[in-house]
Amino acid sequence: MQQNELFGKCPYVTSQKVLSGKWTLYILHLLQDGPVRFNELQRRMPESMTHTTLSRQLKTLVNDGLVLRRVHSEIPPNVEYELSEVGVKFKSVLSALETWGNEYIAYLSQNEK
Amino acid sequence: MQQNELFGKCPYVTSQKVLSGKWTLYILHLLQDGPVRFNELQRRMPESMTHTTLSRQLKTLVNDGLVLRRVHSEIPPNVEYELSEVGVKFKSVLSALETWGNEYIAYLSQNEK
DNA sequence: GATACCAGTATCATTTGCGATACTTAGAAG
DNA sequence: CTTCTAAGTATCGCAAATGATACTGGTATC
Repeated sequence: MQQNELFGKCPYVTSQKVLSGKWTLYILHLLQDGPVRFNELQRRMPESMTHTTLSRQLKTLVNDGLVLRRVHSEIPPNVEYELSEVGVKFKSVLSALETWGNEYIAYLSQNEK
Repeated sequence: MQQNELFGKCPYVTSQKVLSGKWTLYILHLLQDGPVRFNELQRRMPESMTHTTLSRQLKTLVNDGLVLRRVHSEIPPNVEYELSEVGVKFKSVLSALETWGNEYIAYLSQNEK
């Protein structure tokens, strides 16, 4: 089922696969501070992402075990997404990425002049 | 030119884009300890990756400024790849990813039983 | 009785990424 | 004069990921 023989063995290959969705990091970062509902999540995402794609990426993240989907049976529906246990552990990666990302952005703006 | 309005502004969106290549993390991890030549790099990669793809991903990384390409004018050619300054800073992300990746692998093997 | 809300799914079209294969350059070795 | 080396590029085709659009269900509100 896995296309790469190192998936589940090498931490880099495994992480790469899990993070391969175009919006994965942004979604995880929005979930860092607690549960968020579907439509609220979409509102906080860049406009260029449609709810179709958000739905698919969330499904993948839930499937991969990083995110929990909590359904409150109400009408209109109320569904909350939040980080799972292993998802919460991912926060340290997000933190390192935020730091580096900002350094990299600084590097980019230096070099565009 | 950029498909996402937050590229160059949001650290997560920017990182996501840079890390989107299928083998990016693995390549960067192989370059962590100093310069490596092209063919040597290929030998250390999983066999399922061809040199065509390696070439493309390296080009992207060089283009994005994470990797330096050093040509020694010899025959046969001798080309070394190594982390740039901003690439070296990425090591802290690699370190966090390695830790989390291993935790995630442990989580996966718990749940397969 | 039409419209809005929330949280989606179904389907199609397009784009992008990746893998496979063939080809290149320039010299050295057999 | 054929083969080997290192480090690639060019081209093609397939598969996967994404985007666009339309549709759903049940209630409440205008």
